[in-house]
Amino acid sequence: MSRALYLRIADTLRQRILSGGHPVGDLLPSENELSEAYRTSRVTVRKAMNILEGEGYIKARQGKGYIVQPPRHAVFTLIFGEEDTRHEFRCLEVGIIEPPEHAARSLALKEGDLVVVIRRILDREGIPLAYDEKFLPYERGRPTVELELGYSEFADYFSDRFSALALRTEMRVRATLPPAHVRLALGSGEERLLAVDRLVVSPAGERIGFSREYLTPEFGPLRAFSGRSGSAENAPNPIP
Amino acid sequence: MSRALYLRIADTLRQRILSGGHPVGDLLPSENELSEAYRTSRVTVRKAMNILEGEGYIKARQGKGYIVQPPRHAVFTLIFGEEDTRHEFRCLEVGIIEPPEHAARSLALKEGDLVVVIRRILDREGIPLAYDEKFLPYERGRPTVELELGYSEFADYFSDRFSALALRTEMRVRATLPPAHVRLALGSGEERLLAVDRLVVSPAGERIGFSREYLTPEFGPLRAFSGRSGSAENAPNPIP
DNA sequence: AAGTGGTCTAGACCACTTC
DNA sequence: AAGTGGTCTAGACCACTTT
Repeated sequence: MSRALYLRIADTLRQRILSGGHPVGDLLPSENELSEAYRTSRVTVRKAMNILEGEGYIKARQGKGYIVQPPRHAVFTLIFGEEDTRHEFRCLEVGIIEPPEHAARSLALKEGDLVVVIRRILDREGIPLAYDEKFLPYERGRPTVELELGYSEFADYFSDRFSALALRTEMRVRATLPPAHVRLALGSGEERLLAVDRLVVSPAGERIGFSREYLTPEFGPLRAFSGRSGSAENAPNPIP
Repeated sequence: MSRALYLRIADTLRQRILSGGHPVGDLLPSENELSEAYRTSRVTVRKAMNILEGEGYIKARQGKGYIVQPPRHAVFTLIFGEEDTRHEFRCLEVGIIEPPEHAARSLALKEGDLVVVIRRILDREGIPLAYDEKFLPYERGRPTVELELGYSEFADYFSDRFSALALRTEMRVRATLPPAHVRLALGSGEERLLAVDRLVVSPAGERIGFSREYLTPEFGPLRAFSGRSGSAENAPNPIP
């Protein structure tokens, strides 16, 4: 079983680009030239080009050709989820409260609105890694109790009302001094921790969930990576 | 000028998926059914499917069909670059030194190896936003002085030796107390700041550059976003 | 055996850029 | 006018999954 022709064409061109044979700004050979060179149809060549275009290496310009694109080293991918079997959550509080100021502002709440709150500690082998607060606008008659159980991702809280596929999440990362009750729960001193805020936005733009996590040094750094998206799998590597 | 047929097919199916008409795990109509329904060829339908697959909404399984995929709410995109005209850099130091411990470890240097160092302050309207340290393994005879001028991205430092397209960058974000010389330069107290480390790795796996930035509260939070990749362009990120 | 997606062909016409 | 990519057709054969 040999690799499909369109994949081999994409491999060859990608290699040529990565090794400098086609510098940024260069025009690749035209579809007609390539289909002759590989003795294949234009459709097959186009399939290879679509792959490279999707990987960001080239960009098609009608009437011109395929132009080698500069890399985007400022674009990073960051994985931050709650699916990790090595951790366990310890629930501190579930209730309906008046929102703290930061939650009210992030959720664009009006005076007098209430929120469902869930406060938890993330442990690994008895060591606290993070303090987790989630806030959801409270609506009378909506079920709330089952929220604390058996979900995997924050955005899945809302699958009863929204297609999870249509939700968007905005993240903000800061260094901040946690409030006293968080420091107490974490056994942390007067030092600033990494704080990760997440805001879940519905397709209509409503702010339907807010999450804040304070990460202890034991949690480790947030990791992200950039570049070489096409050739290999970028798994965050262990680095000193 | 009407929108191309394959785009209209993709639009329709995407909308059906987002609105819950095809829940996660569902099988979409087959290529044959769709090409009949739209009175078009299978090739055109496949083009629409390739788009949705690239956007992560569906996944093809040979012999089975196209299956609606669950969203990946844990995958975030983060923009962190150095191209921002509202900021200006103030250079503090350029030289060849014995590396500090963290740089030596990150670059996997041996005892006695030297590094080129560039230390700068990032200002906006006279207010320090960040302290920036970059370290590059020093090799005798390699030009170093021009490094401080006129680059845009860290990874472009290395374009004389590597195709910038082939480089990979790993990022780590922590809250940490900066060393004394950094606190002095920033006018910062004994508080922890957001620290962003970046390690540039060559195609061969060599660690060719290390950058550490300490971000003051005035810099603002790091922002990232997740979800709804297909429908709109997510770029709400005014980050330097 | 029947249905699905995966690969590929040999054309066609169009919109756009360059000369 | 010539060359480029953009869209589309009406087939073909293959590999795979399900019945």
